[in-house]
Amino acid sequence: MTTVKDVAKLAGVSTATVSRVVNNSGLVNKETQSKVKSAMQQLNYRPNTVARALASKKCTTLGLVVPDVSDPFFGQLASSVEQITRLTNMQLLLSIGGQDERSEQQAIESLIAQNCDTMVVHSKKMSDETLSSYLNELPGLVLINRFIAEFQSRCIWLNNEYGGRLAAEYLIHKGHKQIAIVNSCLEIDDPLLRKKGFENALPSKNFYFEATPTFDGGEEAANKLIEHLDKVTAVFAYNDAMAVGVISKLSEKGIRVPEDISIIGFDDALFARVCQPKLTTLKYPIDQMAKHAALLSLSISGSNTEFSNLPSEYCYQPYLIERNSVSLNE
Amino acid sequence: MTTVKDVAKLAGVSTATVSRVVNNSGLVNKETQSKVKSAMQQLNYRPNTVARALASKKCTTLGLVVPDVSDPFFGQLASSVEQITRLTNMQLLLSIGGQDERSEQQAIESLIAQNCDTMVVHSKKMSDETLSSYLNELPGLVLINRFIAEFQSRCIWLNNEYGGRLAAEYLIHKGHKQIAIVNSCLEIDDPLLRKKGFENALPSKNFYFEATPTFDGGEEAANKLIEHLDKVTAVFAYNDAMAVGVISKLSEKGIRVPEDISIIGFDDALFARVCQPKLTTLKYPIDQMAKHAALLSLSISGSNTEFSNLPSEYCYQPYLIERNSVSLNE
DNA sequence: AAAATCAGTGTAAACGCTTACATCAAGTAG
DNA sequence: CTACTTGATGTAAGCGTTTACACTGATTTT
Repeated sequence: MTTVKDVAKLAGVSTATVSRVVNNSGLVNKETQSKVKSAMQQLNYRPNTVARALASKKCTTLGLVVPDVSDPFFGQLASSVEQITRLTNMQLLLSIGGQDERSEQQAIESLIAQNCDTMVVHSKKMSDETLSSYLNELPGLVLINRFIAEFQSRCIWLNNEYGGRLAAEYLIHKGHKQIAIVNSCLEIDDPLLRKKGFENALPSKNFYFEATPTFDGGEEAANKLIEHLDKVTAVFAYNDAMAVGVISKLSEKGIRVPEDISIIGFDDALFARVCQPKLTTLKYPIDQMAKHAALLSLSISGSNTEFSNLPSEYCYQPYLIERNSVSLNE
Repeated sequence: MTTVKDVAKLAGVSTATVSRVVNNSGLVNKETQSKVKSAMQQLNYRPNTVARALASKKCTTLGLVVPDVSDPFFGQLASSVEQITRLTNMQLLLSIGGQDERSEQQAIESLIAQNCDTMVVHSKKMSDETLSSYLNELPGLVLINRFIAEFQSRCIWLNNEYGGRLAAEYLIHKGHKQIAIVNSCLEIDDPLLRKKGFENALPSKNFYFEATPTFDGGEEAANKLIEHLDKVTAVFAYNDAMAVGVISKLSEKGIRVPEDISIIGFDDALFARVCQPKLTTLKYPIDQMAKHAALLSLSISGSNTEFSNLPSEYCYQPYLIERNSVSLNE
């Protein structure tokens, strides 16, 4: 490994000068500069980011905590954050938070140990209290898909309630009145808020099912739903994975979407375009949100000066993507 | 930020002793030990991994290069690698290699700059030469989904040709003789090898279409396929995404799978279970492969001693997953 | 009783870099 | 001609750790 010293020796200057040309900070004569540069080339010198971070007390990594990268939703989120880190010459440190409070904490702790002072975290299991204490300790920590009033300016979140309302309004507009909600059974706010938004717009008694927010969960819910098919013309699914599960199970039983029953999803994930029929769904603009979160974190922790015109709105609105899974009900 | 010095002062010992208890290396009296530990607790001390790495010249990060984490295939790969890093108390550094040689190189370079001496890389665009020079420079670099004979013991790859053969044999077994291959148009070995394996087992003239290995590519290929439908009873798709694209387009046109035409995929990705009908496909055991690659890299670079019983086989075999997209052709 | 061993601890030099400060020559102002 | 700038560079002290080595006092060996 070649170090500043090697370069300095070859170029016949001090390490300080080498450092100056590497960072192009301070004044350095053109000639010296090119001497140093050619020395760097000859030796194939690569500044050691770790040492650099230690000495300058500036961190060059951005930490990301998500529950599971194998889930395409978080894959998309990670990918968006990575685009920002690449743009700003930072490195992405990925920590998986998993499904319980303890692992989420460990994920954050390991980022702290890495000296990471800018991070975006997606946490659903940690209590507001623990999370708040981290927010207090780490000024560069930004929350995504979560809202804590006290730290409003460091949260990027989705208006879930509005999403529920949009779904209801759309189904009403399409002439549906008897609707089943297929919701997530996870103990987080999102399903509750979506349900609330939905029911505010359509207060009649709806059928209600809960299951895990996955394809299998959708199939499971569909099994229960089947018994009430005569009383239901449409279903509002918690997310696209569940929606596709429902469709799949129904079509196994010979029930066609949207001819026999309509369905609307949430997320606009990969699934949505890939299934038959293509899914009408609510867009969760996670890519924009993730980029915003990353830039916000960078700008708070002072690592980014270039991209300072951030969106002023921290609460994102889902919007309708109309495809073929909802039909008109006369 | 509290440092060893703070802890040392509070505990009334030297920094060396603190370091010894943190790493529990060397001998230290039980009493001193507990004094130090309680000091650490009081101060909420967290060893700085960066400084640690610098001083000890041991690296605690594992670098991963993949083209795109938003693709669930690579999401799965990343997730598997992360499981290993968590098990071994390392951190995952994620670099996106994108779709061209230059970005792939930059991804590796940025990992080197991070002082990362153990890494697994998925590269399809870099030439054997550049890749070899990196392999020479970085003993801890392990290749996944690529084979370079000279560095055989640092490659984890899939037997694509065998996969092609399996597909052919299965379709033959199901009575199919007139088959279309819907292949990837990317200039990498994988599609060529799968085709070769397929054609070796089924040498009759097959229809052949190429497109991007995505859902859209599958739809595109299906459009061409439709004209030859009378001469084809089954299709072998390069991957599940394409397979689903084909199914989707065909079903739009009222052609049913597997009643009117059979289809077999590759990967056993998320899609495979989610589409209608569920896809018969060839399993790409990427999760095992990824874990193997990560452990291999760790054990080469000496960062892992615990998990040393690695599989001896570096070439993985795809295998058949039978679902409902292939019917018997009489 | 002197020598050797050993557990337990401290001292200080690294690791590869940044940066405040000092230095110095040359140019400019008075 | 002195005094002050200013551009260009070097010196050396850190950043938070680890670790080779040295030291001490106690216990064991001869």
